[in-house]
Amino acid sequence: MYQQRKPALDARARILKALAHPSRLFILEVLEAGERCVCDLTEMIGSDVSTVSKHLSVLKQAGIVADQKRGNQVFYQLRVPCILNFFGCIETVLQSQARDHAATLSAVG
Amino acid sequence: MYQQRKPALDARARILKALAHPSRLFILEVLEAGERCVCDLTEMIGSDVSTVSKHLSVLKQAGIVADQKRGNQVFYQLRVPCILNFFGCIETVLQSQARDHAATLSAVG
DNA sequence: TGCCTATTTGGCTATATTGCCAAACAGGCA
DNA sequence: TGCCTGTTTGGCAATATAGCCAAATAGGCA
Repeated sequence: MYQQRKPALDARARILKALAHPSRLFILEVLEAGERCVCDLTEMIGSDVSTVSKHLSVLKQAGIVADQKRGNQVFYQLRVPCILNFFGCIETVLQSQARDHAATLSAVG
Repeated sequence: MYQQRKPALDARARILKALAHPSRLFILEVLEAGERCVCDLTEMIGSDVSTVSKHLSVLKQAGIVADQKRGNQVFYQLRVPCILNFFGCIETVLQSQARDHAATLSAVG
């Protein structure tokens, strides 16, 4: 049962893992508005360039962004914009958590 | 820029991390059809019960599933079914990867 | 109470991820 | 060529994750 589904689920999990980091989510939000060079993203995020470069390579490996070298800069762009639709549902989860939290507080208080 | 968005992005990343494991994705697929006890899920997955229990607790912590004790069994159910809509887009990513891979092979061959 | 089943928790090891620094690499330009 | 800027890669330490076993906990029932 599980073994049969495992290859497909592994593939999905790999994509989700690539998404599951705040800096990488931020990169996606920025790229939604258009391509950016590594230097721009680095400045916006405020980590070391090498760190940002590694985050970008994770997203690229996962097939979520594509890179293009122009001059001595590398520009990244979203390959799969639908990724961002995703987050409607995630917000649902977060809101229901917030409700629960509020309920817990009022039950305790 | 990033610092301002960080709390929201952390929250999203937390949810995505909870999803990013093949056994946990499998659990969600099974629960889509209705609630299940830990013992059922354990048998389907084929790992140690303690491992499955820990996966369930990750999903519960993230607010994605809810548990309910009845007798000496614990039943888990999906709290946020929209999570599953998610995967349409992920499949898009995977398909575009498959296309790239095929293109690479034919370019090489 | 005592035993059985179902589940969770603690502890451990192996592995993966993150982020920094330093070094390597690549393109542009004098 | 030599230098500067932008980017990636290697290496390391800190932290997190995964999975197993063993032990603790909880409910049902004799």
